[in-house]
Amino acid sequence: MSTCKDHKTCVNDTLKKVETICKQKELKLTKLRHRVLKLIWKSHSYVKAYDLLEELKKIDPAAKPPTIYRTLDFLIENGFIHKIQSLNAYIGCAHPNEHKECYFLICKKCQNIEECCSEKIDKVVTSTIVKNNFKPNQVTLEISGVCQECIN
Amino acid sequence: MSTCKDHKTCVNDTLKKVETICKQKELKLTKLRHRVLKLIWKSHSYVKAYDLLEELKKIDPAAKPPTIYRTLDFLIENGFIHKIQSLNAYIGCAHPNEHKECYFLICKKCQNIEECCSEKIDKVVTSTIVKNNFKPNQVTLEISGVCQECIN
DNA sequence: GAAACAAATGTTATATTATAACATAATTTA
DNA sequence: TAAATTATGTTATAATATAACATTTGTTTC
Repeated sequence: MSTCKDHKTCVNDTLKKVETICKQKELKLTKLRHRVLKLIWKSHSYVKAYDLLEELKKIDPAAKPPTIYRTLDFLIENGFIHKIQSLNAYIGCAHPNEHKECYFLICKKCQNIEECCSEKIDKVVTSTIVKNNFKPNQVTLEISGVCQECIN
Repeated sequence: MSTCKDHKTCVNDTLKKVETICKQKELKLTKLRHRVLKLIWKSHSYVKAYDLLEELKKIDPAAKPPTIYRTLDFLIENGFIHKIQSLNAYIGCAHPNEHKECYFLICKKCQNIEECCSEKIDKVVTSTIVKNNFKPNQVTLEISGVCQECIN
């Protein structure tokens, strides 16, 4: 599964992107939110909320579940991370602010998740929704399986 | 949202279909499993596991969480119900044994869920998966919003 | 700069969702 | 019928998430 060549750069770039977006939109990327986002970006795998909490506790021993869940809420609402519904897990958004719908290829072996966008899928989904006279609000498309690299 | 004209018939037909499939496949549709499936089919809305447990307790007071979760597992594995990942909820399968992939239109207002199949969506998803050299195992496609009837 | 307000975080408690592990009962197979 | 398998019963607890209220921090208005 393609992740990145140099993860340090990858993370820094993403964080800077988010920082810029927050400035533009006047969103408060507080110390806590920044910390948590950075922790989420530690890898291209998904993170579970309570694992994240344990990580955060190392820097901020007073952290408690609401600390994490509120921060996750902020990050999700503003499109900086995604919740993977089929795993109850969270993952950094690869293209913050650049797209609306996306789907996920979740490798059960290496636990990496690839975030994909596909106009084709968007279109088909939209047209099916229209056909049903449905007013969509949130689309969840998650494909679980084994990635290219783990097949062998 | 289209559900059915006569729900009693709707449920009976579905249960019979499941019974037939179980006979064919030599699956054990025990009393418990039959009961739970019937409870799930009480409506076209989704059910939460613990609500189901409360319902089951009315007939079988000794029922406990594992009773429900094990039964749900059986019903899911054999394609008689689906888990709605974005809601942690369960719903009867409208076309047991007739299809593999399907997607869900989830109305946030009336809580009804329409199970849909679309060759178009299947094809696009498959082709995107192929392009990524991904070996899929489970596809989750859930669209949350407001249905035709609730828009007005 | 102080008062008033709003937003974010801290804190306690608890709700909700799900499973592990082992015991017993029922069913199937040898 | 004994042995093995499958299903269910039972106890305990793990994992995920939120409600409710207190405090702190930041922002706006005067």
